[in-house]
Amino acid sequence: MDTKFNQRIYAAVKKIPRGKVATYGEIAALAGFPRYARHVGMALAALPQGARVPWQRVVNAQGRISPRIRNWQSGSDDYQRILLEGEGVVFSIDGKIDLKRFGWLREMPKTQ
DNA sequence: CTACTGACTGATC
DNA sequence: TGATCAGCCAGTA
Repeated sequence: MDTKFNQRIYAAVKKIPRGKVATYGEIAALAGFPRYARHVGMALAALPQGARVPWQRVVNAQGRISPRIRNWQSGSDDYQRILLEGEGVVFSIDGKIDLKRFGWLREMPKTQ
């Protein structure tokens, strides 16, 4: 089942246009699994390095790179940021992404 | 079956 | 802005 789930997740992630980002919750909902945000992260964590999936375009609801607790590869979070910057995504001084500008589905933090 | 954990999220303080 | 807490769900011990 995880295979089916993962396939759905990956398919949704692949739909994210270049230079845009989406949140875990959005990907989950888009794949048809509301409230599975955590599992989206798990699915991406299980993703092989050579996968053709723009996993770097998936960030948390705060517009930040999700901090991995177990960072077996130190600097992986920085790598994700580099990739996004390479696509044109701009990070604020706080290291946050302006979802109003780069959010795929135009996620609004709150006030518009 | 209970307890703990994790690339999450939203509300509170 | 940042730290905590409480839901959330599946996998694992």
